[in-house]
Amino acid sequence: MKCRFFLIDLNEGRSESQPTIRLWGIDDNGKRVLIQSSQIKPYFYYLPEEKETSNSLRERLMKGRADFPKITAVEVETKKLLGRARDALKITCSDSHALAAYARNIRKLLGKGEAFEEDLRLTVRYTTDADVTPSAWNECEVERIETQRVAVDLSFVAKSLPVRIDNDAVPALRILAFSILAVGERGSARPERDPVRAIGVATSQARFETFVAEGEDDSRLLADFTALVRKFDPDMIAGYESNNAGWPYLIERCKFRKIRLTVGRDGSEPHTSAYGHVSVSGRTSLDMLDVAGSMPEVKVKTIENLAKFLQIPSAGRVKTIEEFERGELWKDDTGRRALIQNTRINAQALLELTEATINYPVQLSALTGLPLDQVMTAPVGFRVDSYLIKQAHRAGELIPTKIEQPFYTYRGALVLEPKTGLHDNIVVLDFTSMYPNLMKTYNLSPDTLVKPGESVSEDSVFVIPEVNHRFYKKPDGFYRIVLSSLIEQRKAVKKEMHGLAEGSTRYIVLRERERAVKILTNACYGYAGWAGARWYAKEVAESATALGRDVINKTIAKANSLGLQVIYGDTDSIFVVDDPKKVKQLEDWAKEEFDLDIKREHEYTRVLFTEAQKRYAGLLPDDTLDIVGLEVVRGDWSDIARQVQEQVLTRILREQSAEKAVEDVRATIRRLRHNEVPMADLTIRKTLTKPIEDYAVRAPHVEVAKMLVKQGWDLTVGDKVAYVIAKGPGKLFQKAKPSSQLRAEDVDIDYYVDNQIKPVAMRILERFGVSERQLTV
DNA sequence: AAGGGCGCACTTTTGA
DNA sequence: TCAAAAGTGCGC
Repeated sequence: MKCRFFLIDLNEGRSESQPTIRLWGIDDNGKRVLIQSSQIKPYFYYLPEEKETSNSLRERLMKGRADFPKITAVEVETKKLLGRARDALKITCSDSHALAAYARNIRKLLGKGEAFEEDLRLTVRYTTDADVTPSAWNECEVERIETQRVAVDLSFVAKSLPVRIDNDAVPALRILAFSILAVGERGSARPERDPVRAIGVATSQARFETFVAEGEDDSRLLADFTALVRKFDPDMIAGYESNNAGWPYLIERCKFRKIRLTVGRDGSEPHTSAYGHVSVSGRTSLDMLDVAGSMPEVKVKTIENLAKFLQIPSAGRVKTIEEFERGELWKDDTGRRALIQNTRINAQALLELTEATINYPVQLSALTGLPLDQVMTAPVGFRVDSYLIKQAHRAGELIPTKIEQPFYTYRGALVLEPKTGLHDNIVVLDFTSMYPNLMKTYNLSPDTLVKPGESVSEDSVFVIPEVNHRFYKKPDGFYRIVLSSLIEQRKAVKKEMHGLAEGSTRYIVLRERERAVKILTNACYGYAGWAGARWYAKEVAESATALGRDVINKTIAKANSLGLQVIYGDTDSIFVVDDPKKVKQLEDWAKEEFDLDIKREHEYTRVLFTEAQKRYAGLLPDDTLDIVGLEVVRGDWSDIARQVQEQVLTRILREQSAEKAVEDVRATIRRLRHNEVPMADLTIRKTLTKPIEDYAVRAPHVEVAKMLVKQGWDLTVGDKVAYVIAKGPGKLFQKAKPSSQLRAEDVDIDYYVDNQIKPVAMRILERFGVSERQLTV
């Protein structure tokens, strides 16, 4: 019989005698299914030196075979290495965990040669070799079996390899969102000391549950939570910081209380796996903090800020209670109730956030082939890696093993010096997907790169300006194949979206797919220049930027010759004084000259440039401000500074009135001196980008981080440190205090006036003849 | 367990 | 006193 299923999770089976993949899904009747498949055996390739024939090599290997008892088969297979056909030994083993060591030892035995694909985990091997796709519909010939103690409706063994089928629908997933509350009396809560006080749970069947611990004993709560998960049997479990905080805390507490956190569909416990994501067998565990990573607009990633940004129903009710406030609140009943209530609302908001954002992760997972629980945790480079692995296998290419490579920098994009001051009627012209298109057009790829010194006929290669790398025009390189396909996919999706109602389910699915395709396409250039990439080729990235500079330079020259005045430009865009006819001429010329599309991206009725590159503010036709690069859009300035600068820009762009701007700034400074500005607006946040002990200088946020750690707070790389500058002598780093631990009267107002407000205001006002003295109150 | 790239502005610390 | 280095976060 056939089973059609939406693939939720896959993992390697454990107890079976042969390597087995377990596919967890939902079938087209809404039944939860488990399919066990043993069709794909672990293997790797050994590519000999070109001198040696594969068959003689095979014989030598067979002689030494006693040392490799887990080898079950050795075959000769023709594969491609950077586009060239080569005979390789395909060495199949009975145990996937033996591959890496075997590859090493076989290299020693057989002499010079190279191993490939020995570092692919069996689940990756499986999704690569079979045309089976996570977060998508697949079809498989199956036979029913009985399985004990597994939480599915139907259990099967696969009789064929599953294949992807054409169906865009995302089935109704049972989602469970949870939020845990743990409180440290002083400092961060610690699982070896502090119990889980409460867990809020919200499910997609509109059920809300809040478990509260009895006194110091959270045994019952942990057991109840486990039982609820098993009873509700979710397909997806969503949390916040659940990869790094939520699940690890629960796991530690359960260990301590000797309770088994059997939330997996096979009764297993969660564990940390690839990329640091937490895996729950048979389900998708999703950390909404990872999803928040795809929303750069939200600077401080709290559930509250995400809720507001996405305008979910609970947006008005969810409030951030900082970690440092919890200990105090927990001391009395009112505070406790507030904390527990907060935990409940967090869970509800998380459920809504998951429902509001899930389409993007689903599409990215289906596109890259990474399981849904991994795809948002995986760094961008690994998403591209995953996609390329699938495409390479399809093309018969050997997949390079991930190795540490030497790292080279190269020249990047061109940024023009802006024409300073106010300009009216400006249009921004963007080349669409410039780097991917250049990579495609000039066949930039590791397999088409001509080695230095190699002599080739001039007209068989593209010669890249400035850097003089050469790439064969034919055949199509790996990146050209991949990028053409991605660019085509995007066009197809866009075409399909056309005519669909904007709010419709299918439209949203397609919109998020288009977004996923676009982001993956644009990531390919950076990937090619990343030393960790399997298909790393500095020459490819370097050529893309060289071509980009060439394109922009020629475009500027053409614009000038057409009589278009160029105000500014960065990488793939130019800002010109709008003249629609001439702009159209430029567009046509670019299409003809480079086969690139120019899009009219923004129209500014007025735009302001200072001397700085990458920083400007424009007024859009609807009278809203578009602010780029300036402090207003930076997360490392106080709110008060950002507000002042935005106010100034508004006065300048809308009313062209420096006088009013000056008055506004003075008014703010007065408010500040009268202590009328709340502490929250004075807080400065900076991210810890490395372990505290690695810092070479005593920066304010690092010093504050040290203080907090001393007090018992956990701070790790990636955390934002919030501090306020206090009165007193010494360097700034000696005056910075945790924003939670400073009284309003101790704030160093002069610092905020002189080093926050005046600089950001003057950055703009300087151009309009305003002197700093005029701002002094 | 966890790096896509380079170009740029800007503040503060450091060290001569 | 001052230039260089360290550090952050942005643009594309």
